Amino acid sequence: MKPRAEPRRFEEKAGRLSRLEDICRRRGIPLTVQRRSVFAAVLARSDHPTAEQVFQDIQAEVPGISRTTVYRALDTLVELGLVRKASHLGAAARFDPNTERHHHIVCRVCETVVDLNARALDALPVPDLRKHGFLVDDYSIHFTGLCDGCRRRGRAGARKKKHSS
Amino acid sequence: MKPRAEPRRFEEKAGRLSRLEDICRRRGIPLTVQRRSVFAAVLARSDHPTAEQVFQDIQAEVPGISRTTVYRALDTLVELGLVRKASHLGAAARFDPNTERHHHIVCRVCETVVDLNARALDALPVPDLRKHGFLVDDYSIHFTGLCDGCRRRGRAGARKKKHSS
DNA sequence: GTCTTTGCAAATTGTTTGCAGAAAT
DNA sequence: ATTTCTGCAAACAATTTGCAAAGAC
Repeated sequence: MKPRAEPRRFEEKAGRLSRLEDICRRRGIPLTVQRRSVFAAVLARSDHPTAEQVFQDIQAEVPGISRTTVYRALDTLVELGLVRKASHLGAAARFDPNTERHHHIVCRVCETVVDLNARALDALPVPDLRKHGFLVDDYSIHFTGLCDGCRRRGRAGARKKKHSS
Repeated sequence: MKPRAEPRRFEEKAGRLSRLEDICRRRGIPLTVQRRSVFAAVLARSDHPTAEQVFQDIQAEVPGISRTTVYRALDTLVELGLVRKASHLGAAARFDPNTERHHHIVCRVCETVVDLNARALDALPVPDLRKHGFLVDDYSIHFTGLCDGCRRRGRAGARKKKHSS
């Protein structure tokens, strides 16, 4: 299996790294070795790494780095809009008694999840991904936005609430 | 705000509870008070509760119940196909450097995530959910299936691997 | 009666926080 | 020089595991 050249991605990576520099400068945020390395590490893999994986990947490059720093750097990158958390509804698993195909609307701020049943969305052409080695059998659309409460509260009161009972 | 009657849901709930009984009997799995209550608790809420929330909700009904049992009962219900875990890629948060609209293919077994860029899927009619009090601004489709490796290994070797490096 | 489940306590895993010293601007 | 970051250790949160006693069939 010969390694495919990916010039686009490669250049893009450099570009995105320099965007980090720009943003930091503009915002007066110190651009530390650690932050740059964490960002580079996330850019370097296409499998949506966990904090732990990033930590492992950087060890060699930034010998004494701590997990804590990786967590903080990732947070910062998310705040700066350079990285996203892959659809993750918080740390706790959530259980859904609806086993039919349906979709979810999630509030970006408080992480409330509401079910959406919309027939029009239930018959998308499921892409054939056998070339990717994938056998797809179902899907679910994840709409993101702001719920009523969080919109009203606005940025100000945007406390990240623990899911209320 | 008067409580809306929801006869459909109500009946459905009873039906689903008796389905739990059937399945347990059929499989020779003891139907315990705890399991029934956990299932009832999940059915009773429409907000995709966490294990902790279920635990809280049952306290009154099953006084001495332990968290451990709630976790185990939820696992069982998922195995029996009566409940699903709402799109949750494992306990650890995952970071994605791709901030554009794109979609994900997730292996149901090993939880590997692969990006999918498919222009055809990037322009779905975003439903107007203002009536639900929601202001939707983006979405992402979450395709689920089996990756190459897990398909080949089949049920047998379907160990839940820690995301490999 | 047999076999599975439950509850407890302790262990794991993922993530956050407080604080003193180090680095970036 | 000032302000923000980093690393450490400890705290926290979510979940899992081993084992003896209790419960379902």
